[in-house]
Amino acid sequence: MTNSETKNLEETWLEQLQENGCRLTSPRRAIVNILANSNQALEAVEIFDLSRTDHPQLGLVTVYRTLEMLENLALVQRVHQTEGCHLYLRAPQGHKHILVCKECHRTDYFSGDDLSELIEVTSQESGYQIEDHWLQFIGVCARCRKIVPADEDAN
Amino acid sequence: MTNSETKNLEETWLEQLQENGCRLTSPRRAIVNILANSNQALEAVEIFDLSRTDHPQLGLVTVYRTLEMLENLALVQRVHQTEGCHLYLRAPQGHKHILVCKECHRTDYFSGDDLSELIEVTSQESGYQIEDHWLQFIGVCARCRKIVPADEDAN
DNA sequence: GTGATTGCAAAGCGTTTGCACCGTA
DNA sequence: TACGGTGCAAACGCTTTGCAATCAC
Repeated sequence: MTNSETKNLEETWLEQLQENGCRLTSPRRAIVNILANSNQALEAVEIFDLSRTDHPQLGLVTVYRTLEMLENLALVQRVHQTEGCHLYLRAPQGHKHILVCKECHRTDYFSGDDLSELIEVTSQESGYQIEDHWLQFIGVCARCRKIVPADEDAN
Repeated sequence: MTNSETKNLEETWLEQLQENGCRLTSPRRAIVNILANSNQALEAVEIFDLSRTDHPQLGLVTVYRTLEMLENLALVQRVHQTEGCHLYLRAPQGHKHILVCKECHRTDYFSGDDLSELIEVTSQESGYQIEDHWLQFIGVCARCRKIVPADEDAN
């Protein structure tokens, strides 16, 4: 993702917030800045810490409230982990399938598998009305395996 | 799953616990009884409540400690949810792909998709060393959609 | 100016830990 | 009998709520 695309993403989020009747405040701008520009799934506290660079008097409460808002607008999604609970990640645009690094929580997206037929068949066989699906791969990214320099492709 | 198969599952768990140096106590038997015989993903508190029928003086702490044990032995797995955190479910035997009911947390398994090729390709393209995968469908089961009687196929 | 938003403090909830008593092997 | 297991109480960490001060519109 290039810098200009990232910039647009951040601006898009702010516009979307405004369109939904939310005021653009300094704490919100700081949080959006962090989340829209990170390709890592982050804990609420991590978002808090990172956002305090822009807005030092930020409260953790505001982070939770803003996350809830962004999640409702589908700009942010939760990523679940094998251990512990969930992290927050900017929502993929059009993608559904994510790749999560166990160590640094970096995430990437992949495609290449169309599940619609499987969903159709499974739905008929099981009697479930399938409303959502997750396909998530868990592993260790190239950087954490030290096969690329630590500063390459920084987010 | 027939009753005799279920019975065997419960006995298998108890044997496995014993083989791993764990004592077979009354609280453990009660918890194993509930989990091995349920096809629902359950919260820790739900397991606690259900197990108290067999062993009324059970403490919630023991539930957590037993769950940790069963998880380590891969007899129980966590199921993640869109909202909130995780539930506990008897681990599927050989299956990997689960179907979870949003309403009652009943789970079933499905097959029909071999992800190994996709994992291979994704691994090469992304540089991730992929160690695990989740394919989870979320929907509403037949019973909750009221298209089968509530007492049919009870667990 | 007005009502949404903020941050503090405190409460809430699920989970873990310390410890003395108990029960399996 | 010995030591793993138990349950109570308390601590813990993450998240939510109440409220008065603040700030975007």
